[in-house]
Amino acid sequence: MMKAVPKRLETGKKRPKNTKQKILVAGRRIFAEKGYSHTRIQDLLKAAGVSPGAFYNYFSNKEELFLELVREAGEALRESVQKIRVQGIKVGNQDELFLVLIDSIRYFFEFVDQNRAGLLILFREQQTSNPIIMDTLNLIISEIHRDLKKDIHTGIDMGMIAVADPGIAAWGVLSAISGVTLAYLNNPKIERDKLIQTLSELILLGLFRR
Amino acid sequence: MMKAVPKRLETGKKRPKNTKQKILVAGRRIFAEKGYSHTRIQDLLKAAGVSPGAFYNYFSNKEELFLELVREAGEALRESVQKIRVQGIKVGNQDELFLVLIDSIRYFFEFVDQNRAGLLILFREQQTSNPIIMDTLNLIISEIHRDLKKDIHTGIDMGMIAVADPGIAAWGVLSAISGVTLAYLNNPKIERDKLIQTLSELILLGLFRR
Amino acid sequence: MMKAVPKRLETGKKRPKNTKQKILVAGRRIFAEKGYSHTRIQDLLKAAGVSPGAFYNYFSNKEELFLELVREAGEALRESVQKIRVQGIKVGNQDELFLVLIDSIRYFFEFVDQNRAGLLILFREQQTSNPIIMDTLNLIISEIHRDLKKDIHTGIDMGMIAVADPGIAAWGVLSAISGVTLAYLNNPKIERDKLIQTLSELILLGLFRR
Amino acid sequence: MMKAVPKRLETGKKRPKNTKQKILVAGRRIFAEKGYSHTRIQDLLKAAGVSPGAFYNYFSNKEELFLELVREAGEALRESVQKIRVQGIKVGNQDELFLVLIDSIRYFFEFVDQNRAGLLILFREQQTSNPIIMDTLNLIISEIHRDLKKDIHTGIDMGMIAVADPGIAAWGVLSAISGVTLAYLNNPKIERDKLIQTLSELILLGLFRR
DNA sequence: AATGAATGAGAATTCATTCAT
DNA sequence: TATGAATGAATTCTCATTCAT
Repeated sequence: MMKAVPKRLETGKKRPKNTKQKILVAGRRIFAEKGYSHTRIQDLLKAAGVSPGAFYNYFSNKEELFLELVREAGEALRESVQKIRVQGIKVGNQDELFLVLIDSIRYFFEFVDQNRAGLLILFREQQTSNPIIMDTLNLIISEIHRDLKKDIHTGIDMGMIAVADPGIAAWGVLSAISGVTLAYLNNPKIERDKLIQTLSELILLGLFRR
Repeated sequence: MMKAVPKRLETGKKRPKNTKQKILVAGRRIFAEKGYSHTRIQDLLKAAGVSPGAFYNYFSNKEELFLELVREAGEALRESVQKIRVQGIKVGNQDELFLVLIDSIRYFFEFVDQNRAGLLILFREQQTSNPIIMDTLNLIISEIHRDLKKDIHTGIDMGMIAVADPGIAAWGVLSAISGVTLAYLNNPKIERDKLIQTLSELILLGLFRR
Repeated sequence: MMKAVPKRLETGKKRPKNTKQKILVAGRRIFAEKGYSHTRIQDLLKAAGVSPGAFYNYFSNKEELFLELVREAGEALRESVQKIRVQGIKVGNQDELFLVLIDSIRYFFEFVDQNRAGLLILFREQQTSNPIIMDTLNLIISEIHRDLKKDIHTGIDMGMIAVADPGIAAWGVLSAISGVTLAYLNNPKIERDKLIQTLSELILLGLFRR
Repeated sequence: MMKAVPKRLETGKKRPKNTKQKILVAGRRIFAEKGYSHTRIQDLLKAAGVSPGAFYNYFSNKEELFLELVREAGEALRESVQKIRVQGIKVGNQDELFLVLIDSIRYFFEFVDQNRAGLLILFREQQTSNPIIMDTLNLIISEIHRDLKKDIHTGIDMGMIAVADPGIAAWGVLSAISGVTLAYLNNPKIERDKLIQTLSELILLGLFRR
């Protein structure tokens, strides 16, 4: 049975370039909007203006594209977090640490603004059922968690920080940051400066007034 | 003359249970395990020992069952949080508040242990794309958020709490709690007492040692 | 994303029974006509008057249906060949053997007439590239070949048969029979009695006149 | 003054070979390995080191390439068979015919060894559903069959051969030869001399010892 | 003539939902 | 009410073929 000759209804249309880029750009946007499992390949193709065949030239399936975006976003996130740590590590007392944390969070939210789609992809899929995606996400998150836990340990050794369990505290801090970030991403009207101030105080001082 | 042996020897066997209950019980478990979109109705029906036809006597579709479970879990969560608030509202100074908070969180984690499946359903779908589910979840979360925000305001008025933005602080606290809860649900080896202690300190005192 | 409610354009249509039988019957016919790889599931569905879902209730894919038909046809073939052997084994001299062979071949072609579709399925796929199908077919063929080789050995021991290599001779005889059978299946005008006579003579006496 | 070094140092390198030849060579190999429908043009092009565009300069589609290879193989086969006939036709008695047949079959299997790929292409597709391919194959086979039938008639007229139906006998002989050839192609360990001896005896003398 | 990215019809399979019994 | 076989729209992915360069 011969395959029918593809009909080229829109002959003359320009052959587009940078197909892979187009797919990645569209993927970031659509996955951020709809999440992994609600995104149909067709949606991606339409958004990227690309044919199924072209898509499968670059990615062997939806998961592969998604993982590429997850890794990319995860790497960016971790890099951004690393830069913050590098600054944080040098301080000598609580007052300085406070100022540095505020600066770091400010810096972080600049990054958030630059990477809305990527971060939404990361945050949306925290509870997906696809084990490969889960593994990739867990790797990213657990690296960040490990770093933060180490920092908390350092803070304890330096006499600046006191917590019952640094691992749990690290989860709490990370969750607070990511939760607030998600709220911010979903509601861009939130005032950034207040957010930064509040988050820093919350993390370092808690709710209590002294 | 012997009395006839009663025919229904299997009387002890569980009666044909309420079909709807069977569906709800199975639904809680399976949705918590796999999430909404990875749960196939067939699996659920198999787990419930119920036929498709019977299912559609009680729920007009998959979404409806899910929403019922979400609402149920959300209500339970909110109730549980309410009870904590009722206790918290009475305290007069920070020391008492601290003790009450520890108690409340302990209480909350008892609830968590009793409602693993329901809470996993809530947490898993935080970023689903189904608008109805999203709305339902958002309603639940935003009510809890609103309550917490109000409490923070009260704390501020009483001179016990100081934060730049109560709304953002409420998000931070909620996120920290739900993030740590999720970590706890996914890793039951986490020591509950340390978790409660750490979380309370983090929320009220932050990371800084005084 | 909810699945759309299937539209039942032909409501009122009778719900058909014996779906598996219908699929098997249609499969035999279509596979015999078109061969495995040119048969599209859709063709099968249409021929069987069955929906995709119903098909996948009984077979997990096209290959599974095909293998069931292959095994069925192979078993029937081998049984038929076995019956012929049982008769052939008892004869004491060449004249008797000749008569028995004619009888057996006659019997075989009655079987052929009863199992046209099944045999076409077997013969068509002798060179497929699907390894599972290949294995199944090879098993069937090699069992028949082994039996025939054994019979030739017996004939040699009894002093009735003389060949340089029983294995190769068995291939030659089998190929002659199956080739002529295929020609017969594709061209039912061939006169059966002449066919039986010619084939028997060819196998036992060769072309030479004595 | 030095003579300028000629620029094309790589002249020894094989010249940009005739693209069509490359395609034909690769096609023979790949089609023989995988059969028509399991051969993807891409694989073939890769094997040939040729681009899709170049391919379609020489063949208007996959089928056309295949048919060219089928015809080529068919022609070679028929030629080879013709040569055998030319020799066979001259003999005067059965003993001579026997020797000539052995020689011819030996010659044929030398041809088989030289044309494995082509013959596999022919034999693999004996039952394809593509009507054009079928027609081409049938034409080749039926010409050979016709020739053989004619020869059998001649043998009958000369009093050397006796069969009930020359057409059927020709099918039987052809099938035996092609079946054994296929077995030989798929299992090169088969001893050629025994094969030739066995096949010749089978065809001329049948299984019976005299 | 050659290149190779792009095209898109087509094929297999899934699963929420229906409905005759 | 319950059953479960049947339905069919929807989805992913393939690969022969095209065409701008």
